[in-house]
Amino acid sequence: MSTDHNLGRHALYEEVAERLRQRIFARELIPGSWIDEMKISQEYGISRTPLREALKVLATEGLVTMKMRRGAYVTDVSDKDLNDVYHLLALLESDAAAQVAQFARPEDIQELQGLHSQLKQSVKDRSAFFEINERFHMRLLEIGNNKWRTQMVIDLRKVMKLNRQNSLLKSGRLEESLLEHQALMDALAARNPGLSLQKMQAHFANGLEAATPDVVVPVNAPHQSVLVTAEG
Amino acid sequence: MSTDHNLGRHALYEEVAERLRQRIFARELIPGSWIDEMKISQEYGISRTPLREALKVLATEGLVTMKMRRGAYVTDVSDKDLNDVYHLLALLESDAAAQVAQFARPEDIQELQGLHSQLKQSVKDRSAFFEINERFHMRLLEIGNNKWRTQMVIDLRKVMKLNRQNSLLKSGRLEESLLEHQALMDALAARNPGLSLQKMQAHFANGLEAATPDVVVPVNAPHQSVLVTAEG
DNA sequence: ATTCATAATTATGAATTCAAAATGCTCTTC
DNA sequence: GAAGAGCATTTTGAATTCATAATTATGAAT
Repeated sequence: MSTDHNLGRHALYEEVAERLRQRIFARELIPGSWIDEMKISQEYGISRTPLREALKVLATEGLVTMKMRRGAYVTDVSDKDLNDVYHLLALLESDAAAQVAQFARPEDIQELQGLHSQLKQSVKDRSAFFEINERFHMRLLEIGNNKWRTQMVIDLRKVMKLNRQNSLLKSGRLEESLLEHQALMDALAARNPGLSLQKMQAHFANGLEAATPDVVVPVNAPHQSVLVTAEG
Repeated sequence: MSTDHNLGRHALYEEVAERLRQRIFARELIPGSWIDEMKISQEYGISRTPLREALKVLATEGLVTMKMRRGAYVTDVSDKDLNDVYHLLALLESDAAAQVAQFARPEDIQELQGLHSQLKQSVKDRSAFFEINERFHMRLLEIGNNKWRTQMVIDLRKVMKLNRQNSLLKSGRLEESLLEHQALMDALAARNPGLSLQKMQAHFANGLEAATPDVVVPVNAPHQSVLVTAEG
């Protein structure tokens, strides 16, 4: 009866999708478990229609699995899945780093350096570090100027969050991470695409900041620079 | 009133999504144009509900754009978008090739060689060549054994099809393409990941088989193009 | 004739209703 | 006591209905 679900600038089904994502990430909705449409729609004070639309969106994102004639289930992501997704994140973000090194405007590089400075200063505060780090990565993606790649990374990061038991980040690891960031930043500032790519790869290979311990693994590093060099 | 839309294994909204994809690829639904829900639901003899679900799926796939309070539009993909998507396809498929070279079972390599043989034989028949080529690429993806990457490639290929005016494939280009395939196949058979990656990259750099003529190579240079200083 | 305000129409977004499939629950039978 | 048929309940999938935002059409005033 509470008909006060006023409009934001987002569609209702999108709002619902986002709320569900959060609940999935928070493990309030357990992987593999059935999603009770009626229960949730009542909880949110909405009808099943927009909820079901949201579920179908989440299904195409890979967070939810639809079973014919028996509803929606929270996707159960295996260790191998996490591995695979992590591998792709490394691939895509490294690619973005190379592009940024090549094509970014000077002020974009400066902005990244600004974020990096903030990162340095927040090395004592884990959550701040984490948050700024996320901003850095996202900003780099945006500067990379390929909205499809950016969207893919966003989606993949959602899947990673899905099964991240504990965003472990050993205090030691945090400092290492900063050093890797520094190396990346230098490569970007030097406008060296190949090196930037390598540094980002290394950053991921070392487990980034928020990886599960054993899924990080090999990330085929042996490959040399993937990028077609612009010099040629 | 034809209420015979009962079919087994796929959900109705999925069937509808697929029919819409085809119509979009076929240019029957023009990029940028508004999608008339009522018209289409009547055409299909269904209600708006499953149609709208399908539209939201297509939206997350990138084929359709939802505008708040004004419905769904066929996504208009710019030349830059095509460029960006093509770049990502090259990145992902090259990565897959490297993985296949590393981890595939012998029988998988053999299967690919079988497909490659078929490709050779169908060099006279454009449509057959095209179809087998698609099978080869998809099979390689699957053997690559990363369902997230596979799904991303599938989605990106859909976007490519969106604005492929004419799947041009000059007869000359077709033979070149075969040579590139041969080189790739050799690298895979030699179990050389780096080389496989390179060959796939080269294959894409040369325009694959079904690329638009001018959007292929000259990666974006939108910004004040910063000249890449030779490796420091 | 042009512009602005207002009424009529149309289309979207969401709730509600309805049909049918899946589940489970009881009661019978052996 | 176990197995299974048949009925009741639950739940999904889809159609229909409803409210409101957006668009178009109409008409008055300058």
